[in-house]
Amino acid sequence: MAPRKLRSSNASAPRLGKPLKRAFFGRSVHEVAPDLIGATMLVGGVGGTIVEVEAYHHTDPAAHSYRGPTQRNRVMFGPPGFAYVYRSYGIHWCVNFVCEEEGSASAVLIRALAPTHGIGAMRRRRHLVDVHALCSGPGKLTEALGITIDHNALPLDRPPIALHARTADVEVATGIRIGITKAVELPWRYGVKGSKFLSKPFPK
DNA sequence: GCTCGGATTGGCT
DNA sequence: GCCAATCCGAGCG
Repeated sequence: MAPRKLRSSNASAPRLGKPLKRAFFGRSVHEVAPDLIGATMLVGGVGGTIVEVEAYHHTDPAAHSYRGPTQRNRVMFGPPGFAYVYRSYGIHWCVNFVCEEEGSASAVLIRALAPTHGIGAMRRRRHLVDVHALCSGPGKLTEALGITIDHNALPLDRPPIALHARTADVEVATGIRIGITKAVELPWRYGVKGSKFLSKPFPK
């Protein structure tokens, strides 16, 4: 039989679900966060399946918006459906999706992806071969997808950003958030328990 | 205007 | 497990 033609970089990519519109984000951050698990995030056609996120609510002392608007966090106080990008530890970029309604200043931090699209591009940007470590942390995935402050305030439903709903049911685990020192006990981390692409495993 | 520390990562002990 | 890298917002004076 004739050999099947191999697709070079997207061979493991699942069929994409329907595009997520801006209205998807106009809900409670605790509804949006679990609904993002299993969705596909692409920037310039490069990305993968979201496997780990964290919710940050404006009433939450760990949220950047907790003390009101600043130059850095002003996008969080705008309408839902936009990207909030900030610099972490002076070195890395982290990306959030603004949720709820204008002024509620709540967002979901994207923490890890299972790479599916443009894995070669991600490996080049990360100078890394192991696919499991390409996007296994909030600073890693922004480097892999080429996200910088230039992406701050961009709409989530327009190029270069594209989000697609998940196409299969996923069991979403919850746990305490990673790396924070305030409100450490809130179980606002959501993800795929047992995934090899997490920043850290969910406890048993 | 100065100091402190963070929604992190990777390298070294 | 420990720690440096490196920027900027927050808190205080």
